[in-house]
Amino acid sequence: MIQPEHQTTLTEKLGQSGLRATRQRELIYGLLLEQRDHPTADEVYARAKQEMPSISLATVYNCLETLVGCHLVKQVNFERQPTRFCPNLHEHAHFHDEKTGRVYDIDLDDRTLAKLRTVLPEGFEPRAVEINFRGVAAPAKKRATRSATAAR
Amino acid sequence: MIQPEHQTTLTEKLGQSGLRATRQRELIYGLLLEQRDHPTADEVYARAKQEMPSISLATVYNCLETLVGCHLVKQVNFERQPTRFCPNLHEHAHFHDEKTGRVYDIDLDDRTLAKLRTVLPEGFEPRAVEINFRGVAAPAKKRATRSATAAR
DNA sequence: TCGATATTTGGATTCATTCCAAAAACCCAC
DNA sequence: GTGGGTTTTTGGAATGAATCCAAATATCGA
Repeated sequence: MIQPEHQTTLTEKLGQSGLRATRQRELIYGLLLEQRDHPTADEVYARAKQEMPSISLATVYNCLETLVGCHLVKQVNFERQPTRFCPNLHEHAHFHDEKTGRVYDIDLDDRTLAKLRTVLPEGFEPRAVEINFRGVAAPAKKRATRSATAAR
Repeated sequence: MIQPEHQTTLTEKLGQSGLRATRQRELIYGLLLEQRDHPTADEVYARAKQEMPSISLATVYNCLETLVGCHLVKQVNFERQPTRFCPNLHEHAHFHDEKTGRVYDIDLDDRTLAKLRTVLPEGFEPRAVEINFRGVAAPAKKRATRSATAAR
């Protein structure tokens, strides 16, 4: 399931915050790494139950919150929709396809980020930026998968 | 209350969609123009009741939705917080101050927007971008009000 | 003024998320 | 290994923003 190197990362990061690497946390982190389609908590729950039928929704929420808290996972919000989760830690934007509902990761290079930062007047210290595109995506078959990763 | 030119704009824009300029819609649009602090629906409701005690929360939601629908008002979402509304129609980003909860409008020039668009691979057609900074703002007293407009 | 249509209203409902307190799992010292 | 203090998990209840609903009102053009 979860690959040894990720396993280590998980245990380390959790440990740094005095938290334990439980079976549930491993499972959920593993699921996110395995299928990087920006699932909602409910979707993660559904997937988790297949592996661990006894897991509860509350636990899924708890685990996701924990993973976000120790920077192993990021959360994405579109309008008023349920929060989605992704294990992509690179600075990246999201593209939300209005037609299909799919979410694509869009890589952001440092130059662009630096540029963007310049719109802020003096005194504004950003700790994070969130960039969400909304529109229609018709990614060129081969290309798209390289720079943008499909997701539901 | 609402200034004649805005009044006209409102009636026009509504009319274009076959909608009526009701007292409630005028009131709410006026309130948003008057106090540009990105209020939530609840806050708008509270303000509206002072002018029109009989107005209902459902109506406030309806009106806000209508105004957004005919592009007189934009909505902003931060994480899981209640939606906020602003009558600033320029393309602009938002800066959310984690300390105070205030929201600042950040002007975006066309060059920056064009630049940002270039991060999208072929085939991605954005209809809108949403840019939210999160951090701490200590706007220089005089400057800030020019380029960024304070809000709660 | 009338009638067709759009809007408002209060209350009930939805649904994602959070809270809670009890049960279970974990881990370290002995 | 065992016990005890701490963390986690769990199911169900609670929250809260937003939406839905059907009846009452308001609006607009003829």
